[in-house]
Amino acid sequence: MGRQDFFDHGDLVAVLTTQPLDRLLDYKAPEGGCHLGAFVEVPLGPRKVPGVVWAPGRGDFDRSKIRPVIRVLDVAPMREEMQMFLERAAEYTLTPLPAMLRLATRAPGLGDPPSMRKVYRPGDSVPDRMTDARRRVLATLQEYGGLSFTLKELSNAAGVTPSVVKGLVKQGAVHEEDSPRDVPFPLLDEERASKALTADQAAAAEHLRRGIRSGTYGTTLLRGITGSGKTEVYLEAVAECFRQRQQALVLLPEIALSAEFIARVQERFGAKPAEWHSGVTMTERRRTWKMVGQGGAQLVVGARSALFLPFLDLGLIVVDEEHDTSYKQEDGALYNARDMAVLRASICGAQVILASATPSLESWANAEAGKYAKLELTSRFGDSALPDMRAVDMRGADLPSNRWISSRLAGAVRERIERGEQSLLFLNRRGYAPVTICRACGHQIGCEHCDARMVEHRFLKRLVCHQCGETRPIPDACPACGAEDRLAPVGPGVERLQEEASELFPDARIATLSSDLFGSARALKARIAEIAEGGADIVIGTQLVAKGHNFPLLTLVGVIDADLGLQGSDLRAAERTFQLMRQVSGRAGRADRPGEALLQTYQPEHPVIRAILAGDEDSFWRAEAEERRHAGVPPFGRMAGIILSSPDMQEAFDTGAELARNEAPLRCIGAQVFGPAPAPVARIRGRHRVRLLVKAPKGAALQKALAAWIAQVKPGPNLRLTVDIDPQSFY
DNA sequence: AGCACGCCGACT
DNA sequence: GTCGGCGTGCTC
Repeated sequence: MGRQDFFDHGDLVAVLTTQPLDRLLDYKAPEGGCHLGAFVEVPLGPRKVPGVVWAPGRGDFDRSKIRPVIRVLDVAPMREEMQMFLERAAEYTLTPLPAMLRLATRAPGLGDPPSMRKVYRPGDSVPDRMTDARRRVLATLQEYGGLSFTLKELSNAAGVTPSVVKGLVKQGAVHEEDSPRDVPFPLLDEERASKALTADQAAAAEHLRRGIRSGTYGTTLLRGITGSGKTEVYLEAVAECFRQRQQALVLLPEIALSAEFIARVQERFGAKPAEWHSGVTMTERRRTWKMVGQGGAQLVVGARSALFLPFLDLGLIVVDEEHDTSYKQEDGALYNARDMAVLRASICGAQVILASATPSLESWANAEAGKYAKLELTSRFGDSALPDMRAVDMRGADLPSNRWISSRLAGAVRERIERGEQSLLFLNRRGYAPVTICRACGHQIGCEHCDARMVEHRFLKRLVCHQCGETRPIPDACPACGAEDRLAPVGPGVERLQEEASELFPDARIATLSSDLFGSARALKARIAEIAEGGADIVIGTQLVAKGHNFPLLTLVGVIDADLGLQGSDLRAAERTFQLMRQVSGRAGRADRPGEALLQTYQPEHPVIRAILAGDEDSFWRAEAEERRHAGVPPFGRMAGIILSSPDMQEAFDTGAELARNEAPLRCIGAQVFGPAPAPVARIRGRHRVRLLVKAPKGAALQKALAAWIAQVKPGPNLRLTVDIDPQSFY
């Protein structure tokens, strides 16, 4: 290797810390030296901070002021490819490198000595007095041979109290010893029999396996409608990864999906994988972080932050539901996990599988352009057909003003109830009513901290702001004019839809699935399982139900307001509506019963509605791509958003205007600036937000120009400036 | 990010 | 006179 990777005691090393400094600091290597990439603790002013030995020291600082590294942490050094990944990700997202390093060190107690616990195994002497309880303990130990138990495990398995075990330890009949808590995850057996694959699936699986065997970077867009066996197919790529003694990472957009996925991993490989998301305990996180770094975890299933785990030899990253917008979020840094997965894989020579029934336009365009390979799974498992999709033209439905279920849809639901089948009524609006209006003065109740309207939640008996989470009791009198009892809910939410459904179908069992009705992912999961087994006749739900759950008895999907999301000038609204409806329609008839989908709409001629009904995805993508190409927006041009937020609206606007005036660094790469304008969400938690949009030609060096541009203003203490490369919405 | 230093207003 | 506001700048 061309790089020096060990430094002797006293050598100068340049350390990257997690503190927001804009450069590396030189330190002296500690006694015993240290490796390049070593995780260390260094003195910084009066404090000790964690860091990583990033490069040889530069030696351009007063030698007498250079202090030594305090200690090297007992974890494997960061690999060169990880350093490169963090640097490139920082560059791409215009995030300071220390913030990137924080993402890569988010395991608790990294510097702590290995955590130990007491375990018990058979001893060599016989207890002086044998009792029934003692016999059971010894028998248990005998039965499981070399396995060691914790005190709790052993006493539970033997059906005795812990004191019986302790007594045997005193006698020497049972051995007590310390054993590390961070132990490898159980081996996953790739040679266990997999589910029988259809010819289609087998061919796709073979293609993916070849990719893994190539040992090089490559991205494949795996397209398949719901129930087409996407998961089975990519698990074969995971299996191939194991055969190559490499590790795999599967990213899921929602924790709620991980339990179901883990069950499938267990079925396929005979054991559970490591898990990485916000719901995992601290000790388990530390174990996963360490085991991933020393090869004791073959497969990690996790949220986007799992991309920053220190894999030893990563062969595959699967991004499931790759189109999901939750892959792009602020968590220390603003990045899109799909793009970062491709970046990481391209650096370490791994394969990426982007799996979706309804890919993002970016991925679709990359596949069309030949940058990604493309695999399509068309036939559904068990040969059941796509649902029969029809529009219900609401212009002729003649519904009373506070009714949303058309007679056509109601009739279809009634049929299912009679046949003992299930119906899903889909409405992407939580709560009871999205707007509360005063009949006396026309005032609409809004949030005091944001510019959003308060949504009535009858279940909670409160008004809730969906922007900032602020809640308040439902008032009796209008806050604007004081008129009593004149406040009226306007428009439907799932809670109100449930009310209507109960009146229409008084004898049906109705279940409402909305994230705010459940305290935990576990409770939600349990309810979903119950419903899937026939615990309800009608399911009413929000977006939540569109994400990959299987309901075998479901044969009808009614989309209450298919137009939601079509309006507005957000270029991605059409794409999202299309994906959502395709997915939700994909629910119907997953098992062997034929399905039907009814889309209630006021615009049956709209191209999106027509594309959905025709089942012709490619014509939708092509039309949409053409519009984007014409507008010069992603993926046919580059965009960035600049959000300026401050408690003082004027300050945010003034800084925005100043940036807009000084756009010379952008003009020289052919980029344009739009704004400042109020951001899509103009106020969050009392902070006013102003947004600028930058549009650049496809090949432009956007990040460099942006950095030079924003360096011209120095945000004051109240003003925050965030750069959003490839924003999700751009209007 | 912290934490120091430092330079102006209202108090013992 | 001095306590303390938080603006500016440094940390190897």
